Amino acid sequence: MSMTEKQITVIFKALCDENRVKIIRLLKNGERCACELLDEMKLSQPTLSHHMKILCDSGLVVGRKEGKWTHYSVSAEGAEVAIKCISNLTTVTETESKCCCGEE
Amino acid sequence: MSMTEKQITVIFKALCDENRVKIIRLLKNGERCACELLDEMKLSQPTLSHHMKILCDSGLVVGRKEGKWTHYSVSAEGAEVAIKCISNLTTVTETESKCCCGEE
DNA sequence: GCTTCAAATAGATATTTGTCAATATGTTTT
DNA sequence: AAAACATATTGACAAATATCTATTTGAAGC
Repeated sequence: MSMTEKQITVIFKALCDENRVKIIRLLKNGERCACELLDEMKLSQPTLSHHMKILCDSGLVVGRKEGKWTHYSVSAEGAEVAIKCISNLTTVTETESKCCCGEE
Repeated sequence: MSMTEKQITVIFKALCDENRVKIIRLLKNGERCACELLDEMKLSQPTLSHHMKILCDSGLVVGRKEGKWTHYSVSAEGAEVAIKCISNLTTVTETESKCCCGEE
């Protein structure tokens, strides 16, 4: 249940690059194949491929291979994991308010 | 309401580095001053300062200055923005399933 | 005002990341 | 099997990032 810091960074690395955010926004309109994403993004084919790998590694996007084509779409499960992760990270479980500085 | 790709990357850059995730986890236990974080992290003071700036820029963490010290804590509002952001990005609004490849 | 302490900034450097051209892999069609 | 096409991998390079040491800023206490 508890993820390593490394695992968490892999999820959110997806959203650390403007082009990847743009790609996810394209996928909001439904499944797209790589060739279509390539048309819409101003990137070379290998660069797009690189970004799609990072997006898939994050779990936020899934690729469905069909013959020559790969169809990408947003993963609702991946999104849920990411949201739960942020929620977990940011829910404060105040134990004691001891401060190193000794004030208060 | 709609954020630029750049703005989104600023939020999630916070969670792209293992040390920053570790810092947020420390803040789960309540507010901490920089000196205490410095003790717990294996980083130089300037490096910690650098990470705290990125965390604050993301909105997930807020710094409260008090005399010489700066106290950091998780921002519930920032967390909510981040979650809404992921939710927005990943909620598919299927319009038409036209595919560039013409199959189906 | 001077000293002390906490945090930020500047400058330098090593590592990581994004990008592209070239090539490889794998699938479909002929 | 060969050709055509979609995608992935490799290798090179530029830009961004993480890190450190040294210095600066700013607040408290003497």
